[in-house]
Amino acid sequence: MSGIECCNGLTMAESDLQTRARELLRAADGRITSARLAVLEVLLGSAAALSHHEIENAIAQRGRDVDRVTLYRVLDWLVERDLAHRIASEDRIWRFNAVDRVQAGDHAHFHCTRCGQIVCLDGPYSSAAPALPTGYQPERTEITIHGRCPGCAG
Amino acid sequence: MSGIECCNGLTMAESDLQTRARELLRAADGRITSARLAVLEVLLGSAAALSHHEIENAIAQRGRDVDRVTLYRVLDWLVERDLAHRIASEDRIWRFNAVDRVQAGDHAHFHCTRCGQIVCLDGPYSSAAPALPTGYQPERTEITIHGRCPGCAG
DNA sequence: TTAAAAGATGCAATCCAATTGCATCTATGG
DNA sequence: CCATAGATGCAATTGGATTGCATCTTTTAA
Ligand SMILES: [Mn+2]
Ligand SMILES: [Mn+2]
Ligand SMILES: [Zn+2]
Ligand SMILES: [Zn+2]
Repeated sequence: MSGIECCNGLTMAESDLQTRARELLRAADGRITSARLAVLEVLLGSAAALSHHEIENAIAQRGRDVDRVTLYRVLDWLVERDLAHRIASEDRIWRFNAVDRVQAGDHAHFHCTRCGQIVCLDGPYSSAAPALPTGYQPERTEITIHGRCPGCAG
Repeated sequence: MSGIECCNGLTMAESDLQTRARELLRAADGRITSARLAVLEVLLGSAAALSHHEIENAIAQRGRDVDRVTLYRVLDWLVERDLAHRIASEDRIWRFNAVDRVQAGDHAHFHCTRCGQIVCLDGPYSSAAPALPTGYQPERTEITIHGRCPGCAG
């Protein structure tokens, strides 16, 4: 099976990724360019959040080419349009994934302390945080679980 | 009152900060240098976690001078020796505070979305995170509450 | 079908936090 | 006071990310 695992457990062939990417870009208002298509296809095809370099490599593997700066700008644009999701981590590298693959809105993340991989966790979460000092106004709680991913455990 | 608010609500004069910094350095095994004293004093005097630049400025204000690279190395050393605590955030800038001021071990953080300030939250916390996919082994949960600090609210 | 206009891209230069190499200096034990 | 392990200062460098600007492409409307 050469398909790529999707959020609903089904698989999505590469041609379907292309179709889906184009659909999503058409729905967003903005131009449908080859750079945006290439980047969004890569993101749609990955369960883990991808770094700039990982996306660049994935695009190259598919025989396409996107300038580094264009890639940064495409990613910014996708995030602005809520087509992608940007995650910060301790290694100071931004990682991105397609919003189409993850739960809408806030969600928790898992970070592998060995390989650095980050995945979004679907499902509800809550936290029992210590009481805030007087005057602090909470807006949003971020939860990251650090540990070992399946490939790095054992 | 010219003292600096400390974790227990009391105030600590600058001379006391110097004394405390020297005590802590003596307890750790390593040389007691003016750079380490200057940095640790600044960290002990701040409730908020401080960036490299903020520490540099605070040291300069006290009429002292520490080379940028030395400051990085002192901070690394303090973290290694568990005298300081390093926090990553979305702006890709490390922030530090004195371990002496915060709860030992894991604790939650508050991040102000307006001024960027980060403070450590004392007290127990727990999270109800979504179930992890098969094979993922959790080790530690990180919680950051984003919102407005007292100065930025209202 | 074509011509503008708005928008996207490529390239070079730049920014900025952080790191590294290396010569020099200094805190500490003897 | 000396010897030396260890710390520091300075210059150069790294690496992710950003900016300026000329050029190219997508889209819209004539
Ligand atoms: Mn996510
Ligand atoms: Mn903390
Ligand atoms: Zn891993
Ligand atoms: Zn604030």
